[in-house]
Amino acid sequence: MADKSTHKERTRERILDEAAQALRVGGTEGISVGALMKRAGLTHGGFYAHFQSRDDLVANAVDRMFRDSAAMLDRFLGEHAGLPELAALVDYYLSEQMLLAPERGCPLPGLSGEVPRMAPAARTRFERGIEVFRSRIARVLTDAGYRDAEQRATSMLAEMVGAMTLARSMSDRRTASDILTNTRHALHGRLTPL
Amino acid sequence: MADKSTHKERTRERILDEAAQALRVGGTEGISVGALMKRAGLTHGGFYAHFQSRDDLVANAVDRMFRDSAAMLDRFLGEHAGLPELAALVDYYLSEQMLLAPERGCPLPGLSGEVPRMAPAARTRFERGIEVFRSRIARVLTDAGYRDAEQRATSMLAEMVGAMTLARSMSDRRTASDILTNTRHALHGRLTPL
DNA sequence: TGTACATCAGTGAACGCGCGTTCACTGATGTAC
DNA sequence: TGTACATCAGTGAACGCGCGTTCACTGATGTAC
Repeated sequence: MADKSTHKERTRERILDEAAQALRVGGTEGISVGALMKRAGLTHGGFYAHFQSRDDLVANAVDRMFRDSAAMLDRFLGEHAGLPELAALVDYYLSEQMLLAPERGCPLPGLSGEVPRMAPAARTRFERGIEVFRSRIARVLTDAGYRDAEQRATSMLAEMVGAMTLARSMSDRRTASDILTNTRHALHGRLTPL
Repeated sequence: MADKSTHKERTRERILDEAAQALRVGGTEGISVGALMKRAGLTHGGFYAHFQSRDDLVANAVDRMFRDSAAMLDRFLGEHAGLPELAALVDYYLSEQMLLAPERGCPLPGLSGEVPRMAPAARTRFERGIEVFRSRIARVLTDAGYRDAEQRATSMLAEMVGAMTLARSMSDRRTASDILTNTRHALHGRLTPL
């Protein structure tokens, strides 16, 4: 076999992938074990061969989501990333594409509100994910010479997350777009070279 | 009777008040009809004398939450409010007090993420609540002479909501406080008189 | 003022349903010889 | 190469439970006379 991973491992990944998508859209309570397994092309009973419990799945799905996010951060903020790369990340993060595809996007806008009531394992992983995101932005701002890099990074992340959350709340597409456009502009205005 | 409202009306208000608190903390799925009625000192069967269904309750509780928020906005942003009053609102919104009392605070940080999956009636009311908040900030900024008042208002609201959401996600109190402090400072920096 | 009665807010047993979880079983796969 | 067997990923019936909702009933309140 070209693929070293076993059949079971690949099945597990498939379940996790479906779970990560469903959770981003429907929240922690948004999908049942039965519905999830159906989406993965399996029956509900097999679930417990892969996960100890539903909580265990959620914790692992959170990890999975943030691994996807880390890949996105790597893509935009590589080794010598500067303000232009950060600006590009902002544009991507607050794009129409992200507005319309929550199932593949950042878990923060949809799920942050639920973190306080997540089971401990999932919550710990989620907090770590937030911290990674924040510190990678801070790193770029530090390298760009900002003295208040940490504060700016927190402020930027908060605005990005809040903006996408509010935009996705709006059923009117135009209103949602306006929120994204406004915040993209506002954030760009704060990324002027020193 | 001094109070013109009937006994039944007062009971309904009590249920709604408990529901609004529970929903802010636990989300739309965060409380059962039975548990809610128990909190209001009643038994579950009586619920349907006050509300058509659980969805009907949620929609009315959303209204109730935003009525509370509107009262807060009135308190800070009265007739001739300017930048100092807006700055005071920011400080209050991002205070330790609000961090620790989600059950009485703004519904946006905890519930915005769930709006896309709310039933239509609740969702409509929620969207209206967001728009009111945003436009009241915009109003102050317009009066203060900002040309880009609408954009600034959107940006500010997004950062406020995102910051509180992220802060409440953090189980470490210090980290949460830092997020609030950082964003308060960042927002104040954007409220300089023209 | 006292009695009879209507009203109706609230009670609590009961319902059907979907959930997470368990477990005895199936049947495809790959190894041993 | 062909047969016998062990392994184990996945199946599906069954469980107990909490949910939203219904409904016949209770008992306190206030009005009619």
